[in-house]
Amino acid sequence: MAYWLLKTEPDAFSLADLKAAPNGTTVWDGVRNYQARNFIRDGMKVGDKVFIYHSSCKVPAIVGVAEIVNGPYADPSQFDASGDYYDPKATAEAPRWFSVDVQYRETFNKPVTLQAIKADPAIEELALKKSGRLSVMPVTEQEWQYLCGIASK
DNA sequence: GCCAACGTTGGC
DNA sequence: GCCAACGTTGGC
Repeated sequence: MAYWLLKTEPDAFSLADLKAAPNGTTVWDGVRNYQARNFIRDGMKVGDKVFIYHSSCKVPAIVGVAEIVNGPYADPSQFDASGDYYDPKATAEAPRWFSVDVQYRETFNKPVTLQAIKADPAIEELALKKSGRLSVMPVTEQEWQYLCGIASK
């Protein structure tokens, strides 16, 4: 099993929205960055755990946990000509973008804020700290355990 | 295949 | 809303 971090803008789709969704499950679509795409397509497996991170908001933070319950599979939004994520170069035979289904697991009582992550010398290697713009990134088991520990304090 | 221009992300 | 960082595009 692997660990990941997924960013979302809570104004558009929050962890609370995921919790309230049917079965607490949603398709994680609209990722349009190749590095992020490669993590989804080549790395993600059913059963992997993911941190949900709220970005572009008052207090950017890791706010809880979800789990991958389906996929990866071709992101359906790339074929929707009327949608914002349409990609005219993508075909069913050669899809360009990929999705997984994620299911709600947990909301942290104490979210791990970006401020705390940046200030913590023990979290030197977390990708969130280094490459701020990536929307899908791997998390090591050590980082996962450490961050869960902070969130439960 | 280089690189300048451009667009997007996301913290502040 | 500003702007730095950085990914993508397209001319050459």
